[in-house]
Amino acid sequence: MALAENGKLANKIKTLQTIQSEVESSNRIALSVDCVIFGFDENKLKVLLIRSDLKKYQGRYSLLGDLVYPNEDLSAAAYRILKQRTGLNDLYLEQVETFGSVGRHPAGRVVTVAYCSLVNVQHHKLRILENDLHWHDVKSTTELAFDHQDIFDACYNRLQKRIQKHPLGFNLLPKKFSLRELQNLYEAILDIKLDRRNFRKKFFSMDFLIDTGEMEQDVPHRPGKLYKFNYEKYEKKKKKWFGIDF
Amino acid sequence: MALAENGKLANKIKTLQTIQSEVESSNRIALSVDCVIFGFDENKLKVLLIRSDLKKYQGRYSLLGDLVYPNEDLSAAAYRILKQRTGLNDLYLEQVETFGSVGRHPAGRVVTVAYCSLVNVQHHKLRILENDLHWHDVKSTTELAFDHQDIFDACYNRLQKRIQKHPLGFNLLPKKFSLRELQNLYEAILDIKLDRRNFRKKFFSMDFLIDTGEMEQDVPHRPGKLYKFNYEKYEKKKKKWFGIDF
DNA sequence: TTTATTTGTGTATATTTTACACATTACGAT
DNA sequence: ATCGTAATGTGTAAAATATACACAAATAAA
Repeated sequence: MALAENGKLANKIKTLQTIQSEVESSNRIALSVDCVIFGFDENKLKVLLIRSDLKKYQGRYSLLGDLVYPNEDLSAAAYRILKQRTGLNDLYLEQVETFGSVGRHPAGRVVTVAYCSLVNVQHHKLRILENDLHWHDVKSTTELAFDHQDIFDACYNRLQKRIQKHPLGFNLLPKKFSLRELQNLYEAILDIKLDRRNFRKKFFSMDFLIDTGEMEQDVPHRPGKLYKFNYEKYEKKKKKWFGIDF
Repeated sequence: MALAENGKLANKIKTLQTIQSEVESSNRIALSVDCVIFGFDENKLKVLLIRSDLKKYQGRYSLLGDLVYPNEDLSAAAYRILKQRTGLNDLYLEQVETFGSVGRHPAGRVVTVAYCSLVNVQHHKLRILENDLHWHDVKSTTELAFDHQDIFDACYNRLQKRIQKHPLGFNLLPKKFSLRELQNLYEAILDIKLDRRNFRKKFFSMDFLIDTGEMEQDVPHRPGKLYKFNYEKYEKKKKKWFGIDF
């Protein structure tokens, strides 16, 4: 980043001191992260929301976020929020987009970096006592506080695109899952119906699933086989070229 | 963004004033944008670089960037830089990623939002007098200042992925172009060779090219037809489903 | 034992991708 | 004008992939 070119087309060499003063003086902005935390439960895609505690947005829900600390990396701030809200470390986390419209926050200029995270809803206990923190059905739209609807849309769109070409979805499932669960997940995220036989054929032909030898338990019908995803094999054999196609 | 949850799991409603003071008090950070500006010239992919005027990085090149003004949207800051350096408005611009490691800038905490831009090198006059602003060949690696190599890599990777599924490339070409120019562009960006007949077949079958009826001029061989890209038709008929494939 | 439900499987067809060669056109040199 | 050079423009056969589609087997519940 070329702070030194600040405004005018400067040609001289600047010292670190000059730039430090530029950085420290005027142009400082509050920075936050907001997390779109997806879960998958009862064959529905969910997002973790909390009641906005800002008077202006009373009654509306908002994403989970916080200001970034002065000595904190952006992703560290996102992981801090995830840990705080879900109790989990090591979640899938991907930066999606930064939102910085001048008027986006009523308290002044706050630029926010949006992250998308995927969690297995089995693996955690929410502290749902506070401010109505809850898993919200993605298909039942609520008007979110701030520009959080835009942020959510950006993250959901990204998820829909990305899940088609990358093995993200498994983060939303138990380690061992049936093909039906996997297909339900894809259908929920993409909001489409898929042909069951072709779906199976596709995943088997990609050859990244490991048959665990175990079967589903406690299902009220013929139980299916349980699989794990083979991340090592994926890393070795993943496609590099998907072809030109608009 | 849920500033109100700052730190503790607050449960009470906060007033705007409370939050304003949080925003204004401590956690402010300098914010910049950096632009990875791509061009295409003599069948090579280029990036616009400038000599770093920071003593610490003397001799190295850096991307074009600047601090974001307090009342300026992020994309507005990026467009400002583009206008300043290329003289052009209305360039292709896409936000790519935000870089905010605590130690990334020697002058203190500076978080930067990276943008990728595509320009037709015919259409502008660079003000190349200043600080050795120049089109740098993407394949001849220079060690860039700051974390600009990471930023560049992120933008280049994004471009390589995106050009395969979206009609971006045309921003790097004249409005009217031959299929050979288009193929050269794809080969340069993706750094691969493509079969000429299949490349043509692919683009013709997508059916987004308009035959202008004109031919190349001043080529030392049989001239090719010139085409335009049909953005309207693309918007109507673009693919929504590319299939599950890793 | 019967019923309801879901798993697991294969094939035929259509579509897409890939590999590959030769005649045509224009320019430039002689 | 002729010839050499270099790139354009075009089609087909084979392989790979995607799609549509139906029935027997396994289990739980009644």
